[in-house]
Amino acid sequence: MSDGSSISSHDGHGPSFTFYPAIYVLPTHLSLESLHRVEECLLNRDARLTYDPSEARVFLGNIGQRKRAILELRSRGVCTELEMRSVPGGVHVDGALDLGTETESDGQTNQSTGHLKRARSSDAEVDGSFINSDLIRVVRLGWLEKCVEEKDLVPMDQYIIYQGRRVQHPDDKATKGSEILHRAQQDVSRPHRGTTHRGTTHRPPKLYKQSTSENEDTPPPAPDWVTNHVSYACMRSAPLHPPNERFIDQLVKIRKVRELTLDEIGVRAYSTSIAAIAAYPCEFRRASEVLALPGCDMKIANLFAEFQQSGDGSLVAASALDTDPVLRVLHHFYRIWGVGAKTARDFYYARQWRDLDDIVEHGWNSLSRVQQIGVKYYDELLEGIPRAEVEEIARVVHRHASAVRPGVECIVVGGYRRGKEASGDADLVLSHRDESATHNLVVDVVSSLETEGWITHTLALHLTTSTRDQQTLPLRHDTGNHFDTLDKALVVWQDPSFNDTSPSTPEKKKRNPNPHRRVDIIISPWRTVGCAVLGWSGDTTFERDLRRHAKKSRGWKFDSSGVRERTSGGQVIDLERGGETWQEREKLVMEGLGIGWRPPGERCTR
DNA sequence: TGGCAAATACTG
DNA sequence: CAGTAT
DNA sequence: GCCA
Repeated sequence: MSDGSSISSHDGHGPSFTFYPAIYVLPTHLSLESLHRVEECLLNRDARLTYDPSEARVFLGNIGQRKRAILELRSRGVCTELEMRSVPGGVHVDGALDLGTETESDGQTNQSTGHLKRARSSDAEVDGSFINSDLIRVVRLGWLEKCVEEKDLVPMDQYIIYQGRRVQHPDDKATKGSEILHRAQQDVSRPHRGTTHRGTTHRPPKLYKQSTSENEDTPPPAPDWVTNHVSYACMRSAPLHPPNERFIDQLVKIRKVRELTLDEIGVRAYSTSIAAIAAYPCEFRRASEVLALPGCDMKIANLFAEFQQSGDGSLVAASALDTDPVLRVLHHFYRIWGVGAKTARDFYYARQWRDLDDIVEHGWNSLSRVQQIGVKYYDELLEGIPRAEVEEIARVVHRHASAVRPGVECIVVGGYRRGKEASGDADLVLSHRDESATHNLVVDVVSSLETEGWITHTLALHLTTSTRDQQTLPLRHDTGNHFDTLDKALVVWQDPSFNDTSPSTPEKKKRNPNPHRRVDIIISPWRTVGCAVLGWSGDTTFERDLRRHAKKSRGWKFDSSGVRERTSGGQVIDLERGGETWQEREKLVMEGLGIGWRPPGERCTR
């Protein structure tokens, strides 16, 4: 690590912290810029930085009080007992478990010990006894500054605010215990690269760094939404393939694990983080860049550090999805249409099933009808639908819709509209400028398609406005009644036409080789078509934040069927009146909601 | 420390 | 009612 | 897991 180019990565004259234990920088009382500067400084000097408090042994921070230090540690789940003995000449404090009753003793107490050891530590042996121990230290930032100033390692002693030894969590719950155990097991099974066992600590990628220039380390200026702390995904542009896509893929896998383990809050948290990262316009180079994003904190920054230092860009927690035998099976079941996390777990734990064959063999009759369909077409429904085929499906649906309602419009929404190369399903919105034309439209379109053989199964029919309006209020069917969601049909689709090349056996019809597809047909009255299209075009987090933003900033309730006041009896807010086309109307809604317009290709929050 | 998007239809 | 889907 |  010390060849000619070490000059640049060491500023030409800095001490090396190579032999120091993992360092965690306490963000408290530090601006983001300062935090970044400190991190940069450490990285330049080969320090092992970590964002995982559980593996850090040096906590560097802009704090002065021991009480504060203990607080900082505890808030990060680091429980310690005071340990002063190994500080040369250190004040031996008994009754070590004082966690916060102290008021007068601060860093100064320990500093009285500083002179003694200074005599015997002026070189690499500095802090040696500490380095080879399992002690935890909270150290004032001044230590680093001093090291830089002296261009050499300086003993920590004068700067130690607190020193302790890890103890077991006093409130260690079963869940936490098993989590730790789980992590430990993962660590064992994890193929460690290289010679280290440093977990998620990371070093600067040497070769990479050395070949780059002086201001290599200055991260690109943060985008507006970072500096302004814009925390709504619907107010940022997130492209289909963002620069940090590989990291996002890993986080998405972790989120999937959270789904499978019924951790809804974890799912939401990861979704928020992912959405922010998906909007970030350049590749991260430092974990501190991650830290600056709204919705991302130490946990995510730490995962990025792991991502960066792992040779193959994989995260242990993400790999579990393919590695862990339980998660593998749960995931397998979860991908059956009609089976969610609860049912997948039920299949595994209660029924003791392990694959689709078990389901078919031992539980077929206990499945719901749609679950049977989901199992039957398991592989085909998981295949993505190429864009050309989505367009084809849309043409057919439009043709049938036009036959029953001339003048109807068919809008492809969903992943297709965001630009995805292959969609999980085809989402289509049907609308008509004549509102009366949308009544019973789903039913008419679906039966027409069924008759012609395009729809093989109807998984669900949601009939709300049409039937009810017509039954209860035939005279004013469309006036103001927006308290319901849209009519829709969730169907299984298959192109009925195929080459019957060998009519040699006329009795036996040849099996249709075309894959089964999932198609959603949504009906929207024209007056809210902008809302429908907006509500059906964004990724989940985009849509979630749309609603959150409408609520927080306007006191409105937004969904694909319209916008209304949150007050009881909520007045309908018509934001799209005046828009001639559905595109214009969607834009009016976005502007009216105060999020500004952005094309569907920039609503990819993952 | 509480909140996190949201409503509705359908199934067993 | 609990669970799933959009 | 993050934030107000």
